[in-house]
Amino acid sequence: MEKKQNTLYVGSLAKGLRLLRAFDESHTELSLVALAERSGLDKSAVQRLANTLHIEGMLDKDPVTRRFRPSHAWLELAYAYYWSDQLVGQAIPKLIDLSQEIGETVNLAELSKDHIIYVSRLPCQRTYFAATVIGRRLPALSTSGGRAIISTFSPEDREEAIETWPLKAFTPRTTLDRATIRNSIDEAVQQGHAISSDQMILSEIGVACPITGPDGRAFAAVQCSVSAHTWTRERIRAEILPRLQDTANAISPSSQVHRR
Amino acid sequence: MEKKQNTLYVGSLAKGLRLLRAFDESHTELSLVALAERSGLDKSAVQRLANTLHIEGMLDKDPVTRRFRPSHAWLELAYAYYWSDQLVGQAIPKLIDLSQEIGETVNLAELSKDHIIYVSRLPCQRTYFAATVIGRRLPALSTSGGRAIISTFSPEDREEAIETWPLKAFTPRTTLDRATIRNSIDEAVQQGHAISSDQMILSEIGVACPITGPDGRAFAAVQCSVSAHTWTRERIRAEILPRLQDTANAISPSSQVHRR
DNA sequence: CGAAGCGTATCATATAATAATACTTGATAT
DNA sequence: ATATCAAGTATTATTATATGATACGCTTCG
Repeated sequence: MEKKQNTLYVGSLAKGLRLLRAFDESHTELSLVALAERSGLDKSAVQRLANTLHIEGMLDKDPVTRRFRPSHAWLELAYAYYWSDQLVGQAIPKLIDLSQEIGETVNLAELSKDHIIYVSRLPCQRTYFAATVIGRRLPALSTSGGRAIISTFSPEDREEAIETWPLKAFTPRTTLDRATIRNSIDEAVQQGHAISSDQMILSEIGVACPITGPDGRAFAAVQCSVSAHTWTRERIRAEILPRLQDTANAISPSSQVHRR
Repeated sequence: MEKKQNTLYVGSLAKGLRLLRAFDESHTELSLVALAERSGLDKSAVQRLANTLHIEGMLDKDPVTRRFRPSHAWLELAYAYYWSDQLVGQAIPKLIDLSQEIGETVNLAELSKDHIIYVSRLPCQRTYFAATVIGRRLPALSTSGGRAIISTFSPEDREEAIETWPLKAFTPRTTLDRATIRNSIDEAVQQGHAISSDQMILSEIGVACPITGPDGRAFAAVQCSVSAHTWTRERIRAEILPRLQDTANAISPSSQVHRR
């Protein structure tokens, strides 16, 4: 057992967490052996750990198929998260106003290492399910929100992000060329907002403004996704951008302290 | 150590989970000793477990205050949950349509033991923060959604719920008298929907229709919250209810299998 | 009917978690 | 400045506790 050998590290707990993380969009319910395969733990360990998680209410178990599933407790954790995140509380009312004004889907994205994570989503039009689910984590470089955030970094940090942060192709048109991304971010530096097309879904245009901390560095973004069938970049700039910008500014904490 | 002494029960994992559950709306960041107090574990244990959770990315640690906070990973768990819940995927597009039509806050609530839990929320008007956060768990008897669900139970189950499920005063006007609640639920049995006022927040009216499984028994509800200042029960019944009912019916799985 | 796959149960062993203790740090007050 | 206190951090001997190999039982297929 080559564990992080540290007396302040509880291996069993870490293993249990790996079980939780074995579930994702394409693994929504898992059998005992499937859990073992995905977590890399052996059958006996999974048996004990999954049983514990079940007893503690963290995993539901289908009495007939014997498969495990995320339980409602996972949502309760999200509930606790929301109360702990200062930003969300301040942002929500303003985001609601914005979505009502423009009648399009509005998102709040926070920086999470080199990804962005959608913290709040207010869908206004029918969209893909994935576009409505909170907690989605996407490469920062591939999203308008991430680019807007990066655009507020110092030139050095910006360059490092552009050069080293991960990329992944989601559509045939997802930009994988870092030079092109650099142009997009440079544009965002000039204009104070980022626009991207076809990055996550084809015919989708994203526009985002950074939410900056007192130091001027952004740690989140307000983002709006619209269909390229009904919107052009010009119309977005004319009709959506001003309000989006106002909302982002209104949310940005100018003096008060916030979490990193 | 008087643990559930069972070789299939991993105590350390269970303890770690208790740490996660120590966070809620009024405990958004916790120090080491605060965690120890809230979890009932001793300082050394919390030190080890919290450290593990931190290393594994489940807890953020403020480098200056040394306090722990829920991390973005908690939202990723919610993300995984959403994909595993069949109902949400089917319901979301219809809920979006509904909220756009009526211009009021729409919620999807699922039954979770004797509580309901808000799984999806589409806020349309500014409201209290608590009314916008998913994962909120409320006594089923005190919500229109819960009463709508209970109204589909067999008379025996209904009675048991009314008599034994928990109640809690959230406002001075929260109904704590079970006879009154029985009347409300009986009404729901007759009419196919439940209406309640001032239960969670003063001057708030909730109206809900059950989402029933193939067996006719509900396991979720579509719910709409409006302000008593702008709405009367009559207007709600005339303008909101028909569409709410349609939406609930459209979501209800008639033949396909679903989670319990 | 036999085999295969999966979930469940048992148990001897030593690893890995424990809790007591002591050390470090930083804040507050004297 | 110095003392005091509370909270976080580090270390250690001890044994309780997690481990994983093995065996059993139940379905499902071919």
